[in-house]
Amino acid sequence: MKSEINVVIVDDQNLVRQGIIRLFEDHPHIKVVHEASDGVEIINWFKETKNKIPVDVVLMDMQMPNMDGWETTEILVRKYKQLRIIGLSSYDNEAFVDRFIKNGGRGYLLKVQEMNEVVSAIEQVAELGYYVSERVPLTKIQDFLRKTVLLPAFNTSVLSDQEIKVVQLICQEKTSQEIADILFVSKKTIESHRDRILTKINARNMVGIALYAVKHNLVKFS
Amino acid sequence: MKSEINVVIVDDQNLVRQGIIRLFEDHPHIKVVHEASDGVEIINWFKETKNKIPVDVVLMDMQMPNMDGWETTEILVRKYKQLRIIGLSSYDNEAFVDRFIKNGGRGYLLKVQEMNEVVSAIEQVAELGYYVSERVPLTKIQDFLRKTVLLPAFNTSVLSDQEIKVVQLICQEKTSQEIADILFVSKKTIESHRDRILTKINARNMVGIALYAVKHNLVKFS
DNA sequence: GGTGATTTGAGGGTTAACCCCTAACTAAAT
DNA sequence: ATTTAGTTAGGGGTTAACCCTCAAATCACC
Repeated sequence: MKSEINVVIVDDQNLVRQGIIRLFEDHPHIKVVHEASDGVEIINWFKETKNKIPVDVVLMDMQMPNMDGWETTEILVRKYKQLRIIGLSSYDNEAFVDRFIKNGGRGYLLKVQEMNEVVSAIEQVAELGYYVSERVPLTKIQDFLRKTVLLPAFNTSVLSDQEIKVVQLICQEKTSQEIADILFVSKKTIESHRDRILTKINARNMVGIALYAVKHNLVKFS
Repeated sequence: MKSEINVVIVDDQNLVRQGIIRLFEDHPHIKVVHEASDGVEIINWFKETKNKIPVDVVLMDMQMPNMDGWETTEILVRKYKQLRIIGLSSYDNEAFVDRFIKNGGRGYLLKVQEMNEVVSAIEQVAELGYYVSERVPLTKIQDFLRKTVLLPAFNTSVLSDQEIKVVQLICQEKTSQEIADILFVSKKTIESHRDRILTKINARNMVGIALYAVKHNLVKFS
């Protein structure tokens, strides 16, 4: 007989959240102890309950308003290091998975997957501490899990931190001069960065950079 | 007592689809007669069954691989004019709603909504033929429903057709000269269009145009 | 039939983007 | 210990983007 697992679900979409909770009825050893509809809500709930209610696994949607799944995971894991969070998303974008694992996530599920896969993931994360889906680019994640155990910092994007900053400012329709002023460096430095970014992502101009930023979730959308 | 409504659900995300089906158990007058995971699948199902199975309402996800909800709706409505399709999406983007209604959709629901709202929508669409959610920009849709009955064609975006073409080519990292060559007009014309677009959408440069295009679904993503 | 939006196109100007090059310093990887 | 990647920065050049004005033809709307 399987031991009981206490699960918290975070998803802003009521339909999806309620549906998943209902589907858990077929798996009585998984107990949904709490549900929340965004990052801020779940962080506050953890603060309030302070380990009064045991939580084994958090099932967290990535795309949420106010505070998204990545940010929320980062904050929760920093505060509750033992917490095991499984990411849930519509997209199997590599950059999404990478960033989530980097932020402390233990597994990544897609909404196209079947309920029994979700249950396996939860069981595996509760038992072993991590879960790797077969639907998600494998080698990358396993590399990640290995390296995140061994190494503290690790770069996920082909772009460096500084380059990402430049990309984000470009997406705010800033000129090179303005970006230079914001980052306290020379305009020539920003131009170097821009040229380097264009080469790296194989783009022709700022439009290519902007669309790359969207594709790789480097900019937020309303 | 409520009369029975036959519903088909189209959503590529198994978790979401199964969850919603389960939630319908609380509403026994709604009978899920079929489920499909993408546009091609549901179109084939309709071809095969050819009115053998009665369908009152289709609940269709917008974001799907292979063939998305918009395209699928357009094709189904053209073939089965009496078909009442409710759109289901994560996004309350005006352009999304507009395009869906324009393609023949009868109502638009968000995944953040509660199950009882979904049920009301289905009931209303089955009875009256359309449903307008209070969570969705109202006036626009009602305008639309009114005008799509009266008028054949209708412009949805603030941008004109030609301007949208220019935007899409800009998003392919084309220069004004290249766009001019593609559209067989003068470079000066494209510059006029570009300047006009910048003013209309209140952007500073091409990056603003690119991000506007993404936000308003004028460009497709992998 | 006039009004407004669209499409087309031109003249002429400024500047930022784009495209080369080099180069020094740093930090991390092998 | 040497290579590789990143950050910094400059020199110098070309061109596309950006910004202004003007204007004619077309089209839909009232």
